[in-house]
Amino acid sequence: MSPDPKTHLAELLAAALASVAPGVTADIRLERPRDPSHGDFASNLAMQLARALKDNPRKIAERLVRELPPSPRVQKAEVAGAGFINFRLASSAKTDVVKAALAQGDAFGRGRPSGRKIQVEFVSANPTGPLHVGHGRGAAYGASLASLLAFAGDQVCREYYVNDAGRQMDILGVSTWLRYLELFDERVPFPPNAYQGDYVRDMAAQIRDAHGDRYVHPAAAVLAGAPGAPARRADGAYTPEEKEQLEQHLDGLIAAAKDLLGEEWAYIHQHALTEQLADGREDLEGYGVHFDCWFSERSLYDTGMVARAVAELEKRGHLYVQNGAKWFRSTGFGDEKDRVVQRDNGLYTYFASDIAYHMNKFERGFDRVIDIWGADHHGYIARVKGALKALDLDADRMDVALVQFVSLFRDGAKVSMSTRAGSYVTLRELRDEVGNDACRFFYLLRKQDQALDFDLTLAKSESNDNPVYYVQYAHARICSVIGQWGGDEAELAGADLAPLASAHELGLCNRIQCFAEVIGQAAADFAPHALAFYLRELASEFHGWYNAERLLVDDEAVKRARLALAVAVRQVLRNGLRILGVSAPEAM
RNA sequence: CCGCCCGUAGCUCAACCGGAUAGAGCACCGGCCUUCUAAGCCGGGGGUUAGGGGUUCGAGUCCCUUCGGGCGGGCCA
Repeated sequence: MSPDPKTHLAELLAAALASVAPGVTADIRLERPRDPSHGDFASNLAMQLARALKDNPRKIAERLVRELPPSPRVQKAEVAGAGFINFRLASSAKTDVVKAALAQGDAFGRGRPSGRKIQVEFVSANPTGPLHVGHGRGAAYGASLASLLAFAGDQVCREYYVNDAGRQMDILGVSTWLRYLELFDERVPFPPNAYQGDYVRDMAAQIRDAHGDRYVHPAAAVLAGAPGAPARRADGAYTPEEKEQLEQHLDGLIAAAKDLLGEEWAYIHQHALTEQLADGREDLEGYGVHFDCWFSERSLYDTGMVARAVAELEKRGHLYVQNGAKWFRSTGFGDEKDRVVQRDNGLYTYFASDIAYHMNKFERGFDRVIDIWGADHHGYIARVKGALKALDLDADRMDVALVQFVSLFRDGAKVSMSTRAGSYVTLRELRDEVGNDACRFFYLLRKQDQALDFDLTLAKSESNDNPVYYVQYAHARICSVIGQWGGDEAELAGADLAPLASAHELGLCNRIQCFAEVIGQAAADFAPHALAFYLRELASEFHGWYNAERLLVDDEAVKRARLALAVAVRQVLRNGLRILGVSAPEAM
């Protein structure tokens, strides 16, 4: 006999089907009806068969019910509605799960090892400044998805892709250097498209404190190497032509910095990178988000991986030269236009290193690779998958989960955010104001591919209304009751559960029974939010029971049964919250 | 102009790959603390699932269309 009631019912239905319609196959699915009057499980099998058997669904359902093998675990099976078969389980079949939860503890709900190796790559923010609230959402989603998959049975590797090559890092380097020069009164007008944040000044001061004037050059010499910038506009409303001029000016400053500093440019550049990376890492650790691997984009160049990836494409005849640049014929693999992989100046594009990176991921032997990207990157899916196909790799093993943007609202007004301008709310500020638990749970209460409005004022001023406290409170309440009881928890595992008979109690058993199903489904859907919703429902049912019935009653048998159920609830809350990266406090 | 995502209660969001009377939270109204934590519970009002058409036993879910929002469409990252 299968220990899982759902599987058990499916087996009974399969037997009935074989008897009613020999040779006919059907997808036997059991769902848990929302309405308790519809029983504990329902099957639409008869409706599915209506067409094949050319008969009324209700009549088919009647025949199926007649042919169901008897089972002590089934109290009742009846036909209802348009042809549903509703099952009501015997009490003991429901309460059994309490024993399982107590026996399995932290492992309760865990899936069987799948043998699959899965990589989840997330955050991967450019190390050019503090993480902001958008990264916070990606981090919360990625971390809990990774934990969810691991709990469901996969072997998971959490990876952060470090964009330590390319122009953005150069801009950060030159921004730092310009602020450094200001400290020695060598004033180059600070470009509006350089990094504005105070953290840049902090890094400049660090360099001065450590190395004095070693990196100082005259402002005039710096400016001499760059084309002029357009007149500054306080409102930032530059014309497209002026914006282009600004970019060229900035590139000129970078070139001048490299030229004047020579080999010492590497120090400035590296200092800024190391500093920002360490800051981001510390930030994420504090947020409860850990990575197994920090993968450097630059290493792809250093090891020749980028050149090799491009050569592979070339060898297969998927590249062509036009206007001096090398193009990948991605239109042959589902993309809407071809893409440049190597510019006319010989430099590889970001796309080229991305191809190399994904090729590398596949070479590392992952069965499945999940990329978590900002929604603005959705246009990249076709081209990256196209490149994998062109390389004869199985693009279906790569999944992309897009995380929609977070819009912050403060006092009802939208907070405009610009990374370059440095005018944004950082993840650290958000955590300080709202708290880690509330922050992560709030993010996880909506699907990741839905745009999220985060009302800071509400989150701060009414943080007690955050649903996370509701769930945590249930956990703390149970801890409190167990503490007052003062008995030995271990002996609850052997409690007789027959006294559990009320609708509240049997409903809770059903809810606990669902946990493993929720885990499996949420993992399959990449949907940690489903787990968050489940935990809220579980907490709700517990609170309802707690208010309706007393746990610490005089009747010893009843008390032990109820405490066993409470501990089972607590175990599920713990296991679920751990996956979501939210603490389970013993007292509140 | 083209492509992708989205439109569900006043607000923020769910809805088990097409199932039964579309559900929660916040907000609003009315009740419950001399007994295990009131960060809680119980009850109530709130909806043509943006509009229209189609597919079938059955549609918030799938197809077409209109309207309305978001994001993309760089030899930027």
